[in-house]
Amino acid sequence: MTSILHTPNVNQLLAELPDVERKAFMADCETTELAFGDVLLQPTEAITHVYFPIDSFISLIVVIDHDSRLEVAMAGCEGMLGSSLVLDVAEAPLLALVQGAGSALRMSAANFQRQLLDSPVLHQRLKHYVYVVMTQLAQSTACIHFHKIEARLARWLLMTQDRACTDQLKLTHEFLAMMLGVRRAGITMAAIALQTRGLIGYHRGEIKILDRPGLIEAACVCYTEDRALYAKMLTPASS
Amino acid sequence: MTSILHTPNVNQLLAELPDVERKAFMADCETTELAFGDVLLQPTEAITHVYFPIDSFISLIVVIDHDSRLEVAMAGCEGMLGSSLVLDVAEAPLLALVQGAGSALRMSAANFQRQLLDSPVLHQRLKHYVYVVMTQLAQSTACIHFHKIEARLARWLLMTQDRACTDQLKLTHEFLAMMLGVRRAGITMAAIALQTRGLIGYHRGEIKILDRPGLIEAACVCYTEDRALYAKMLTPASS
DNA sequence: TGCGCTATGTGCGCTAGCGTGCCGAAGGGT
DNA sequence: ACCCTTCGGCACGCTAGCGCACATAGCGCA
Repeated sequence: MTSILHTPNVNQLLAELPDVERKAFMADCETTELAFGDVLLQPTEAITHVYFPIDSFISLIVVIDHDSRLEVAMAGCEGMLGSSLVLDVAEAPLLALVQGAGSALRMSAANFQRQLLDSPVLHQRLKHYVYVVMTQLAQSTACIHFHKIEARLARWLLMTQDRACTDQLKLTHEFLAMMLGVRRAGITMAAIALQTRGLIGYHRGEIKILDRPGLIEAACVCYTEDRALYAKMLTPASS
Repeated sequence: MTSILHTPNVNQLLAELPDVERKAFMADCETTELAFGDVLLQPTEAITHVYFPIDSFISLIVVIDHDSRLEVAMAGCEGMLGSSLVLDVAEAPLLALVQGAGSALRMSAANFQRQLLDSPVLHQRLKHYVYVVMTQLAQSTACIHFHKIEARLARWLLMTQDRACTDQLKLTHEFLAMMLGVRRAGITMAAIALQTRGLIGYHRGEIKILDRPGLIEAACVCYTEDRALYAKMLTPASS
């Protein structure tokens, strides 16, 4: 299993489209820069634009109340934000927070809906993407319930590395605690454990992945399963 | 908020279809009886039939390993089994277990896919249904993580009552423990608490809901929110 | 150079829930 | 009437993670 690290600088959902469809799609797109912390969608807010990250990535977060929030999905160069439009629903249930700064393609909701009608390959591919996200949501539910913080942290770091396309991540324990829905102290403990095992190194807001295979070992199988599902449904051969 | 209790004996997804579409749909359907404990789908298995419960209902369960399983969704007369076909995916990621015996409409996957093409209203409605399920999955993730067993149990009983269309449920603590992914002893404690408050009564495998409003109070908001979302997306006025 | 902010380390008492195992009670079958 | 299974109550010690609070240590900036 390799990381998504060395893929060309494109969005995977769009990369495999036939030339005609991709050209038509790009014509309606603009490139935009996303900054860390940007809120692209509030829960229940109407979707005005969809985003296809290139080297940025976005956290999708359930907000239960002010101090209970939990990241349930991520969208990076392998995914998109606004996929509920594929289901003809123009609102999103989750908070979308830019977690890795970078560029993304952006398109208005109206144009996107037109594209779905005009581009059968795209449409098919995005339906599969929605299926993948849905399945991952279900698996995550069990993962978050049964697995320990340390394994979840390892998984989260791997997922983030895949999307950030670098082994150097800018993250505080505080932020990680919010993503995983646990205490900061819990993250500190888990991070120390991973560091002691030589899997990561970190220092004041920067985490470096030192031993990716080891980290995969330390993570729950959920990481590997997620990857496998995505590959099965959205790799060239399969769509 | 009323329960789904007194709705006519039909599947809600199909009830609102225009006559032409419904007739065409019914022509490809058969009625079938589901027995408690039937496994309608194994994870990763190909979907051969879709089901629209009438007075039966089905639990959708994530299986992580032999002793870690967790119910993440339910399908009763408000829903269906096999909705991933709406996304052009002919397999399901979850274990589908009949949890309430009763009747359901059944259709082959091939016929169902044809119906989706022929019946735009149905198709639209089912896309919305998939959105609802997906959103509920995300909310459930947070619910299961943050909320206590007692509240989760209350929510689960309400959801089950809505689908079972009776206030008398046949359930053992053992079974509930499996659904919620906790110990039997944990269920016993929570059940005692709810009984002491006069909200439920139970006796050897039978649970009776005595005070529905009180139970809603005892449940986490997730119950109410789930209902609200479904109503918003799939009630006559909205589709 | 020193101030102050922010990130990390850590300790304390507490709770929810775990794994296990045992008991008694209720019912069904013969 | 009996046995035997199933179901529920409970108790034991244990762990993960909580809430809180405080101490330290890097780092930017004046």
